[in-house]
Amino acid sequence: MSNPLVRKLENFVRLSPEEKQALEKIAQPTRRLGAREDVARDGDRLRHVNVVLEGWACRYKQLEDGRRQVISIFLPGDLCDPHVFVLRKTDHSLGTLTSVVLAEISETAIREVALQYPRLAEALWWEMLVTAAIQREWTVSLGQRLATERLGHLFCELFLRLRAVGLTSETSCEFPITQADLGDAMGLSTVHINRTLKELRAAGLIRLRGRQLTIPDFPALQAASLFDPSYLHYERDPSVLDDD
Amino acid sequence: MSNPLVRKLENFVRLSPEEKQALEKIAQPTRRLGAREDVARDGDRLRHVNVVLEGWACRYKQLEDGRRQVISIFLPGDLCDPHVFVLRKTDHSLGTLTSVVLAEISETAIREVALQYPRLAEALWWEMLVTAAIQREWTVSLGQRLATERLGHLFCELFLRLRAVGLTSETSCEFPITQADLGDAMGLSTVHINRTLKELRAAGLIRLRGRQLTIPDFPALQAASLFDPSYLHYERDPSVLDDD
DNA sequence: GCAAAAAGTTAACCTCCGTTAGTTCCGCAC
DNA sequence: GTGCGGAACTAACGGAGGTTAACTTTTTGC
Repeated sequence: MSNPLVRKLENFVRLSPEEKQALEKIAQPTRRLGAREDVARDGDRLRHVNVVLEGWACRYKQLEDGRRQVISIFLPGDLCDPHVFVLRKTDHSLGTLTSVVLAEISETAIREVALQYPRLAEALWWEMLVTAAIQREWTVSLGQRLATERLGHLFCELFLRLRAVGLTSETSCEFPITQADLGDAMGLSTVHINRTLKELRAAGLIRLRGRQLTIPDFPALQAASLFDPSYLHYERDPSVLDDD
Repeated sequence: MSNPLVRKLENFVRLSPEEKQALEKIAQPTRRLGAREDVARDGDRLRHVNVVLEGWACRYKQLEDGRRQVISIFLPGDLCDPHVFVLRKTDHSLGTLTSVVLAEISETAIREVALQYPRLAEALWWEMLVTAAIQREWTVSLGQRLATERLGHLFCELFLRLRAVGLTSETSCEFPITQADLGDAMGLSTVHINRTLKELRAAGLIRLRGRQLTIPDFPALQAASLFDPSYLHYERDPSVLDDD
């Protein structure tokens, strides 16, 4: 299967064979990690951009007293550290949720590709801005949505993001993370995550067993979670002719 | 007093007189709004970057049923919409909290300045990345911090951000927003904001009366709120010689 | 294939925060 | 000064979600 970064960016701009090739060349697997390992720690100086090729990772922050917040979830095709170029130290940690394969791209490699292929530069901008939009939507979820809405909203988001890189079937996808991690991401206790999952299952909105999530009726879950996908900005630029 | 955008960026890079002049030239006041007005609405197509010159503004999102989340607070010197260049529609609204003076900068003006002055381009990158870091920290606050910590943390953040543009005295600053807006930003009800303010006042951590906030003992408030300012990335680049 | 560890599940109790419904205070217009 | 409207403040009650402490199921290691 082709490179998930290529598949992801093609949701925004149409890429030529050379552009795809250039991207694939710099996004080759360079590092493999097990589940629950740290890629980088709060305060580290970063040397390259990490791209997830396989598995799930996350940004997180740990408070002095141990409380942990998962700030973002990274799926195959996601760039983890676009800030590497300007800021000297990270202000958060980067860890794996499952076992993960990463591409570590150097600053110069990214700069060169962006200079040579302006459309790739634009696509990378898009990726960065969508990441920011997702972060804003998480702010809304944590601030306003109830537990059921919050979880349902996350399922909708992750399903669409996985679909964008070809990792879903019609109604289901892998869902390999623990309820404890879900809790850290949603600002809820594990116990309450469990209660809420039970409720969503009872309402027939999801099935979740053994790392497999099924959303039998997406519009229903969407309505129950007040999910509006426009923040994902997945519509392809209409000014780019689509001729395959 | 000089331009707040210039003052803000100088917290990161040292700017030459020409660089300052170029920045000031494109960040001139072009629009004045009253309190509680919308600058742009969810779904709008944006044509320029808005920079706050005076007053406080915010990003917010309103759910179908009326619940409102303030996603970011913008102070003088802040850029509101760096995404204008790539994404076609906003996914959130932009509104004023107080009366506001804006500079509306066109895409081309920003591009030209960034091309001509690489150090300004870098400074604008920094500003964008710090904005993202602030967003991540809000995620942590909403997900993990209790009401007192959450409010205290916000006070610490806003005080430092205002100080970076010269809008504080030794221990106090203007604080012109209502408890209702504070609630929408912190994901708390107005009633609970009020209760929590009472508690912070009783603990001697803040004074807040008539749009004026005083933090008599910053380290004390910082400790009580688990506030670590490193995410604001305010240390100036040491590779840039500082010779005034 | 078995033991051990990790993850999922549930119940009882408690607390932080929301809701409702007020009252009080303050700024402003006239 | 008086009257008005918005913001600040308070009390009583209720509910969403946290905590503790189990028990069960699944996964992992050897």
